[in-house]
Amino acid sequence: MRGKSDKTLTRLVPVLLTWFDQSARSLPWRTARGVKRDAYRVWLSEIMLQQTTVPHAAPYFIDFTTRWPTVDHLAAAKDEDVMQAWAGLGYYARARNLLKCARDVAARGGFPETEAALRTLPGIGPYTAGAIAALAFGERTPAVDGNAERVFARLLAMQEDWPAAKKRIAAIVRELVPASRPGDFAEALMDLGATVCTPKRPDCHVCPLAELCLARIEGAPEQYPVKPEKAARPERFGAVYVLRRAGFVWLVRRAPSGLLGGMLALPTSAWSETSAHTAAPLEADWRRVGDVRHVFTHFSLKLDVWTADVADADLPEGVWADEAQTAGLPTVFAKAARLGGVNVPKRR
DNA sequence: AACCCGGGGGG
DNA sequence: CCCCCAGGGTT
Repeated sequence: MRGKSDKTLTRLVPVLLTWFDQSARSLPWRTARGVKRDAYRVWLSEIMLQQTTVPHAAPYFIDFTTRWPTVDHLAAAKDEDVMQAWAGLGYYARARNLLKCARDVAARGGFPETEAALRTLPGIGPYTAGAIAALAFGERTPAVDGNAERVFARLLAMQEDWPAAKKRIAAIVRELVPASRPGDFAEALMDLGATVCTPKRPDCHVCPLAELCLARIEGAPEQYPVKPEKAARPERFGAVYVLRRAGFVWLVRRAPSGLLGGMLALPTSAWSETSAHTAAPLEADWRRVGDVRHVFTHFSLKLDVWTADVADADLPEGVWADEAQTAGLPTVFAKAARLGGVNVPKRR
């Protein structure tokens, strides 16, 4: 049915696994070859790695597994402790779903062991369900992430539009997963994509699949995958307030959903097309000390930073936080707090 | 299917 | 400066 590509695809599996045996990365959530993987650690690492690079996620993984060694420990954790520990990793809905999922799993006595059942848990989508099932439970199920998609788009020199290509790749990989080593196959594709078949400058002369790769044969593998243009990123403006009192700073808790949902924050104005200093948490001798810029997924933000020192204050909501607590601020607020004279501890 | 949701490092 | 990364949830 796939004609010419059949041969390529059949040869791919053993070649890739042999390469993996020699070239696998050593990562904090991995085990020695042949050692059973722990579902909790697989799950936690996969959630942290969603849209997040390995070097950025790794220290968080070590921190979490040290503080909460099992899913039962994590399920029993306080929400605010988990949100603080997640600060700086981004996509904070992941942390909220992480806790929900941990509590669901603890309540039912452990992780479900099939792709289909895993898929029903909060924060676990098609990719993560396949990854956990394959890695932790040895199910013959695919784990197609951005790396695997790029590898296959090049291998088959896929010309169709990207949504169609992704669909075809998912179907192909589902057929290819070897029953003997489904988890190793998943990790092998990730490693190949991360270390050899990289987005901009694929290193084809060390690639175990070079002989099979149609994009390499064409001569310009970096032209794949063919992705649609993305929309321009608009800019928004606002004001952020650093209110200090004898070594403490005033922090508020953001609404439970939406941007930076549930996170500790500095008070801000609304963010709009223009900047306005109209939302200070109280009347004080405010001074503007500069601005911070931050890029979110779908817009850029510039916040004017205002500071004031008070002896006492009566505020409707929020907390006077010491410097240790400011380590739990998302990056945009950590930047603003530092500019406002607060000594925000470096996380790691 | 389209849109929402962070942050960082590499080129 | 631009790129995109071990994606999922919501509508």
